[in-house]
Amino acid sequence: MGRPPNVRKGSWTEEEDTLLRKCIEKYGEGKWRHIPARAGLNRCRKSCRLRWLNYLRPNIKRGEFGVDEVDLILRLHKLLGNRWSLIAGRIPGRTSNDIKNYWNSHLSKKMNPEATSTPDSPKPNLCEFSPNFDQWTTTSPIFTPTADQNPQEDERCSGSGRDQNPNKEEEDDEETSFWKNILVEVGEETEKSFRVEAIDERVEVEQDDLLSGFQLEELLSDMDLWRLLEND
DNA sequence: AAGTGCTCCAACCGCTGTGCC
DNA sequence: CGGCACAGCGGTTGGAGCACT
Repeated sequence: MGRPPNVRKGSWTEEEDTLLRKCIEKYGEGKWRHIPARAGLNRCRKSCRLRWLNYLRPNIKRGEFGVDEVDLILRLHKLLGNRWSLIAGRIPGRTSNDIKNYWNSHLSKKMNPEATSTPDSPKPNLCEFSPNFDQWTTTSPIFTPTADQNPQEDERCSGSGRDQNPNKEEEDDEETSFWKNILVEVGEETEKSFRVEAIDERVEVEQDDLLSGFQLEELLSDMDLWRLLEND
C-alpha cells in the first residue's frame, strides 16, 4: 500500500543496530519518521521503533523470566487482559513484545491447555467490588519487590511515590501505591474505551493527588478483584 | 545422518488513538 | 468538525534452532 518500495525487511544486522543506536543517542527517541533518514537506514519507521524498543534500548533485560516476574505477569494479565504494554510497564526491563511472546509460548498453554489461542481475552472487570485493598496488598507475597527491579527504569512509575525509599515502615504504603497506580492507569485507559456499567455505593477514600482525573470510587471498587486474584 | 515436527522469538501488519491543521 | 499524518499497540507470521524419530 503506502509503503515505499525497496525498504529492507527481516532481521537486523549489527551494522544497522549500530546506526540506529548512534542516531537515537544523537537525536533522541521519538520523531520516528526522521530516524531512518538520519540513521542512513533503509528501514521503515515502524521497524526502527520496534527494534529500538524491543532490543536496543538500554536496561532491557533478556533471558529467563524469574519466578517473581512470572507471578506478576500472571496476576497482571488476570487483571488487565492482553494489555501487554501496561503489563510491561510494571515489569522493569521487560518489553511488551517479550511478555507477549512469553505469554503465548509458555503461560497461555499453562493457563488454558485446551485452547491454542485466547480469542476473548479478559477485560478488566470494574464492577461489583467492595474494599479491602490494603490488607491484601500488604500480605501478598508478590508485593515484595525483587532486588534487581529498578523503578526508575519504568517511566510509568515516575512520580508515583515508588522511588528509592529504604524505610521499611513505608514499604507497605509504597506497595499499596504501586498497585493503586495500576488501577489508576487501567482506569484511565478503561474509561476511554468502555464505560463502567455499574457504579454502586462504595468505599470512602480520601482523594489524593495520585488519583486525580478519575473517579476514585470506581477504581477502589476493584479491591475484591485483588482478593479474587489472591485466592487463586 | 537425515528428515520431520515443534517451539520460540524477532519482526511485520493492520488497526486505533491522538494531535495538528 | 473532518481529514490527515504519525505514534503506539496487540495479533500474527516466518524462520532459526532444537528435539525427536
